[in-house]
Amino acid sequence: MDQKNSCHQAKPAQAGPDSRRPSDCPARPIDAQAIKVACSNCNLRELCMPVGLSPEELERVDGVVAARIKVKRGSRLFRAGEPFKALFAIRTGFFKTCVAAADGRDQVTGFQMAGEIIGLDGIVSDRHACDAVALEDAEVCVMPFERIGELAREVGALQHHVHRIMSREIVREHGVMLLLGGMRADERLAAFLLNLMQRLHARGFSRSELVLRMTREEIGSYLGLKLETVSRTFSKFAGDGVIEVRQRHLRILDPAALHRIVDQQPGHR
Amino acid sequence: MDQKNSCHQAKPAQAGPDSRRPSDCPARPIDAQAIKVACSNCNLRELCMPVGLSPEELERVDGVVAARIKVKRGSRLFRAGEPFKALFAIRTGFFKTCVAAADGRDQVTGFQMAGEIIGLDGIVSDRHACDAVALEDAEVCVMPFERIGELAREVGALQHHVHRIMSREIVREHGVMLLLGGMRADERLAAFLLNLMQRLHARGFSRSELVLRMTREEIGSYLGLKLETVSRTFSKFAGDGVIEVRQRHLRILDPAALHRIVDQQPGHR
DNA sequence: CCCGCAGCTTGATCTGGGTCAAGCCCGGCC
DNA sequence: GGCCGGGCTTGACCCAGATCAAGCTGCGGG
Repeated sequence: MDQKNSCHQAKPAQAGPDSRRPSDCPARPIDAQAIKVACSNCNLRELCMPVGLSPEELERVDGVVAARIKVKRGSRLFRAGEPFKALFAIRTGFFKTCVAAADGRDQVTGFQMAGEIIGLDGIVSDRHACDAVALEDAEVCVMPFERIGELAREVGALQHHVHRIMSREIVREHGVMLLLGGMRADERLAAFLLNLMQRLHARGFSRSELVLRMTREEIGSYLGLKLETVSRTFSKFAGDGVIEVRQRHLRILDPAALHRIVDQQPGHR
Repeated sequence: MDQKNSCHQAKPAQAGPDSRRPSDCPARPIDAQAIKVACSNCNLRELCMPVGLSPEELERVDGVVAARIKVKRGSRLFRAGEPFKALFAIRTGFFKTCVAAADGRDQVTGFQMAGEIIGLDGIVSDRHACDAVALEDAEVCVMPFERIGELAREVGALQHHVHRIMSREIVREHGVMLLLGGMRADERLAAFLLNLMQRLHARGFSRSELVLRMTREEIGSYLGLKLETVSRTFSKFAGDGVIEVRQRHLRILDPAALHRIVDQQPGHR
């Protein structure tokens, strides 16, 4: 591992007045095999950018992808503070995004998988507002934001799709706020697992088995818990026969129980 | 008060498959005095929708505002589950937005003031995803989303502005996640106060005095704290000479102290 | 094959903030 | 003017989860 993916003890990356380095993931020249870049024959089409387009529109939308780049596990696709130029669609792999407070602590703001778009937070200030770290070797489509804008002006469906994607992110974050604001540890973890499973299932993976791409500490950061609590809660779920845990390999034995945990309303008020 | 603004003990408004009632804030026919609807001579122009446009563009953008409506204190501009048709720009007044979990608990996701846009979360599913409650009598500009889309296709600057607004909301929510995820009560409240002050100051209000539009309970919901904790923390700040509290009237005596509290890093890790 | 170490588990203890309870304050209404 | 009720404060106590600590485990590299 060339470089620790130490989002955790990160120093104020935010502060940098300008991007010192162009990230540890330079946009290497488009690989030879990446020439046939085309959304129109991408199997993630349904999940990702364009949807419900006429054939000729679809062809035009192919043009938003300027390149595909590979990102190695542990390296960053972009860092907070770097100039924002493009959105990225994940083709393969798994990312986390995290923000760093001035004082050094940081917070995982989300985990992203194939078909999802990252970089939206960079639009407002023309600088990325978080780090995007690959949790496994990944490949992403680079979509220059300029070009998205141009095309969206011509293809109404694309414009609406962009709005929908951003709106979806806002709604997702509402959900996280609900979770962080009022739920207890077991509820948070159950909600997290259900969400992961649902997204994986939408991508054709098993409804009952998954391999976590992130550490307990990263889960904890996302859920506002310490890693020990995440670990203990996993153990509790396992003890109750709700899941089976072996390292990062999970099996959901009783999804209904997880649902019950999430919308249990304990003594709450 | 005709109607309790009981976002708190709200029942699953979300669940409704269709909007039963059209909100308790019907879009009353445009008042006579509201005829001269025009962004071009609105003093919130800088904060709100259009920015940096040529005169003729500005004139066209005036067209996005279909109407202005008044919302009485305590009533809802929209509810979760209602069909989404328009974004709203706040002209005067103060709102909270809140989401309700299935089990009845709810969470304030934000407080919005003049010049800010609400309703963005409705785009993704064509239904509002939260409730917007006026915390004081308010007036909002109704901007049919359809129309925004059309105009954005023609006026590039407007398109970009819409993207920026949505991106800003995403970044704001990152900040809230940071706050909810890892900060302690006094840090949360200090950050909250600083944010409020900053936004009020941008609107020409005093940098040191403000009147809270929301209850302790609403602040607590937003910050993931109980109202007692909010109250105690206010008292602590007051005892330390950082602020002065009399009911909802606050005076910031030592803003620097608040900043210190926010990026103090206790033992935190 | 063994070593080293990052990641994970589990136990013991501590504590910030939640919970419960009792009153106070103040504005609106009769 | 007095009453009523929502909102706020404050105190006493408690508990979920943080913190501290001690291993364990399994993988990657020499």
